[in-house]
Amino acid sequence: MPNNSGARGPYKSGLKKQKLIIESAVDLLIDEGYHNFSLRKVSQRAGISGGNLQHHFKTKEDLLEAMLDSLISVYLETFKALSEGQIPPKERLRKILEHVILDLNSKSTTLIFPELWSLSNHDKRVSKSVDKMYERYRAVLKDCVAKINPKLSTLQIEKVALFMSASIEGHTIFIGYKRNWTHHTKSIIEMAYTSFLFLIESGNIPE
Amino acid sequence: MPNNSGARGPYKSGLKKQKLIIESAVDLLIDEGYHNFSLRKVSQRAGISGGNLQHHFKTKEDLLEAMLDSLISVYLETFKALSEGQIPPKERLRKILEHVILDLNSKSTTLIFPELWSLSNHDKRVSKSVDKMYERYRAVLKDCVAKINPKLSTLQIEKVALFMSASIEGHTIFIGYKRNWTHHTKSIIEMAYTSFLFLIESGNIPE
Amino acid sequence: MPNNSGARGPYKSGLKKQKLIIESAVDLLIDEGYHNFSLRKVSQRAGISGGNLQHHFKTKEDLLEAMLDSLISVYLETFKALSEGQIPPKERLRKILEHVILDLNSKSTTLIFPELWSLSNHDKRVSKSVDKMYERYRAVLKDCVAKINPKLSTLQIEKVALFMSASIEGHTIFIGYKRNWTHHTKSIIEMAYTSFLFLIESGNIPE
Amino acid sequence: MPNNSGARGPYKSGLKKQKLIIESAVDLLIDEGYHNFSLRKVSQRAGISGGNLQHHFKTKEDLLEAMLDSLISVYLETFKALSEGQIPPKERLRKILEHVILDLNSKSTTLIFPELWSLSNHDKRVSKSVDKMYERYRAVLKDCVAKINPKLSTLQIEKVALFMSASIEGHTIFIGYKRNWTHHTKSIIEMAYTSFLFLIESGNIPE
DNA sequence: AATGAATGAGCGTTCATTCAT
DNA sequence: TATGAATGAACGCTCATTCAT
Repeated sequence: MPNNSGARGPYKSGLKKQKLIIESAVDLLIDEGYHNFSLRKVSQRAGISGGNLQHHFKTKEDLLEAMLDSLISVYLETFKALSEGQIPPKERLRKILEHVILDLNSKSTTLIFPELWSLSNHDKRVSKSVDKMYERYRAVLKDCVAKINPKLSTLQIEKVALFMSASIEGHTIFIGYKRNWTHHTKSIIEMAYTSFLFLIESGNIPE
Repeated sequence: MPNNSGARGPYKSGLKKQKLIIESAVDLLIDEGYHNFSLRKVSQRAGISGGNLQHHFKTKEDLLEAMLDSLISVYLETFKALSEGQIPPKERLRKILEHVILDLNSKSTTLIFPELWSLSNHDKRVSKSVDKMYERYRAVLKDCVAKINPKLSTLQIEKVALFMSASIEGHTIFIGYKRNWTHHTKSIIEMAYTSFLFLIESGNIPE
Repeated sequence: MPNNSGARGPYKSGLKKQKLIIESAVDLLIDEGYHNFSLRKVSQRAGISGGNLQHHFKTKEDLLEAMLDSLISVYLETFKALSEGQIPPKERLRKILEHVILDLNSKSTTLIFPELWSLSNHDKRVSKSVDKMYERYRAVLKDCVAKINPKLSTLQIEKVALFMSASIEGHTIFIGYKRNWTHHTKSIIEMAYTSFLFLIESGNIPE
Repeated sequence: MPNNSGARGPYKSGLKKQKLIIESAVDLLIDEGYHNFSLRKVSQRAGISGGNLQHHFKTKEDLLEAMLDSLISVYLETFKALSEGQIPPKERLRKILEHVILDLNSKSTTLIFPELWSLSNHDKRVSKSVDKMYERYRAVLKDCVAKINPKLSTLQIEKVALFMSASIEGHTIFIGYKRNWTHHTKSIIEMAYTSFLFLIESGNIPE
C-alpha cells in the first residue's frame, strides 16, 4: 500500500496503467527508435486515449524520464547482484564479463543503448541518468579490480575500469541482437577476460 | 557562366549546391540529432527553399544516403592513409590506435556515430553502409595484426580485429567531445595498445 | 462539522468553496481574458481537482453564469447606494459621475468589461445579464435627471440617460487601469459633468 | 507590380489567397468572437488546407497582425477622407459625428471593436495598433476643435478630443448592430453634437 | 465532497512531399 | 534551377466533460 492510504495519490489502477504505458513506450522505442517515437503511437500500443496518456504523463519529457528510470533500475539491480556473494575476485571478474557481454545479445539492450547514447548527446537529463548508471557499473568493476591487484592506485583502478566498461559497450553494435558477429560473443568474452586480466595483473596502467 | 553540361570543371553549380546541402544536413545532424532532423531545417540552414532542396534530393532517404556516403568517405580515406607507408607493424598499430582514438574526441565523431548506430538498428541501408565501413576499418587492423604475429590463423586475426575495433568504438561515449573522460584519452590509448598487443603477441585468442 | 443541510449558518463549506472557485475564475478572467479562460486553469487556481470543480459547476456555462451574477451584484449594490440618501440632485449627479468614472480606473473594471461586451455579442445569457445591469444603471441616472429638470419627457430622460451611461462606458479603454490616459480621469469627470448638465438643463434633447 | 519583379516574393495567386484568408479570418472573428477563433476554422472558411494557411501565415499571431492591419487601414482611410475638403468647421464636426456614430450600427464595427478592446488588454501588439488608430482618430477631431474655438490650449483640445472619441466609442455596445438602442442612433448624434459643441465653444474644459 | 481515470475533439504547428510557375 | 503554393498526415498538448472510486 505505497502512498495510497489517504485520499491523495494515484489509485491502484492508475499505477498499473502507468506501468503498462511505460512498457508500451519501451517496446515502441525498441521497435522504431526514438526518431519514430511519438506519444500517439505509445497510446495506441497501450490501448488508451491520447488524453489519458497525458493524464498519466504530463509531457513527453515526463514519460521519457519515467522510461529511463524504469530501464536503468533493471541494470542497477543487476550490478548490485553481481557485486554480492563471496567469490574469488578473478572468478567474479569472469562472471561479470560473461554476464554483461552476454546481455549485449539481448534485443532490448542492443536496441535501447544506441538510443540512449544518441539522446545523451542532446538531452542533459538523459545524459545525467546514463552517466550515473555507468558510474555504478564502474563501481562494481573497480571493486573487483582492486581485489585482484591491491597494488594499483585509485587512479589506475579508475582508468582500467573505464577502459573495460567502454570496451564492452562498444561491442553492442557488433555482437548485439541480429547483428553480424553475434556468434563470436563467447570469443569476445575470452579476449576481454584475457586482456583485461593482463592489464590488471601486470599493473601496466598509466598513472 | 551557367554552363552546366558535360563532366568537366571542378565545381559545377549543381554539385556545389549539393555539397552545401549535405554540409548543412550534417551540421544539423550534429547539432540536433536525427530525432530532430528535418528537411525543412536543412533547407533553412542551406538558405534555400524547401522545393529546391527536394529538387536536389528527391526524398529524405536520398539525402540521408548522400550524407552517409559523404561522412563515410572521409573515414575510408583515413583508413587508406593509415595502411600506407613502410613502418614496422607494431609502430603502425600504435599510430592507428592513436589516430582513431584521438579522433573520438572530435565533435563530429562524438555526435554522429551514436546517430549512425541508432539508425543502423532501424534502417537496412544505413546498416549496410556502416557495416561496410567497419569492414574496411578491420581490414586495416587485420593487416597490421597479421604482420605482428604471423602465426595467428585467419579466424584469430578476424576475432582480435573485431575485438579491437569494437573496444575502441565503445569509448566514443566516454572520452568523446565534451564528455566526462576526455582528459583520459592518452591513458586509454596506452591501455589499448598494451592490452591489444598482449593479445596479439601471446596468441591467446580463441579459434 | 460537515453539516450542510438547511439554510442556516453563514458559510456552509459548499458555499465557501463555490465562492473560492468564483473568485479564482474572476481572477483568471482578469489576468488572461476569456479567450484564455479554461476550467482547468480555474481548478488549478482554486487548488482543487478538475473533477471537483465540475461537481460544483456542472458546465463551463454554469460557472460563467455564477461569475456574472457575482460580478454584477457588486455593481447593483453600488447603484443602490448611489441612489439613496437625501442630496440635492445636481450634487448627486456629480457624485454618481465621480464614482462611476473613478471606478473605471480599477483593474477589475478595466479588464472585465471588455470581456463582457465581447461575450455579450456571442452569448445571449451574458447579454441579458449585462443589459439588465445597464438598465439599473440608467435607472439611477434617470431618477437624477428627472429631478434636475422636471420638464423633460420620459423619452428625453431615457435618451439622455442612455447617452450619459454609454459615454462613460466608452472611457474604460482610455482612462482604465494602466491605460494611456488614466491621468486625465479628473478632467474627464469635469467634462462629463459640464456637458451632461448642459444637456439636461437646456432640455436640448430630441424627443 | 509591387515587389514581384524578380524571382523573389509571393506570387500573384499567393497575394490573392492571403487576402482571402484575411477576409475569412475577419468573418470568423465577427461571427464567433476571438474566444472561438481558430486557425482550423479559418482554413475551412477559406477552403484551404491547414498546412497551406500556415504557409501564408507562419503563426496565429502573424495572421492576427495581418487582420489588424487590414481592419485598421479601413478606418485610417476614413479618417483621412473626413479631414479633407473645405467645409466650415462646425459643419465638419457634424459630418464627422454623423459618420462615426452611424458606423457603430454596422455589424462589423459592432462585433469587432469589443474584440479589439479585449485583446488590447492582453496583447501588447494589438494594443499598440489600436492605440495608434485612436490617435489618428483624435487628430481629426483635434483639428476640427481647434478651428471651432481657436482660443483653446493644446491641452484643452487634447482633452476634449479624448472625451469626444471615448464617449462615442462607448455607444458601440448600446446602439450597435442588433443592439437594443439602435433606433436611438439619430438622437445620440444630436446629443453628441449639442453637448460637444457646447464644451468646445464655452471653453469650459480643464487645463 | 473530492479524487484520479478516461475520453474524444480540437488546438497551433511541423512535416515530407507534390506541383505550378 | 529555383521559387512559392498546396496538401494531408502527424505531432505534442489542452480542453470540457463523464465516471468510478
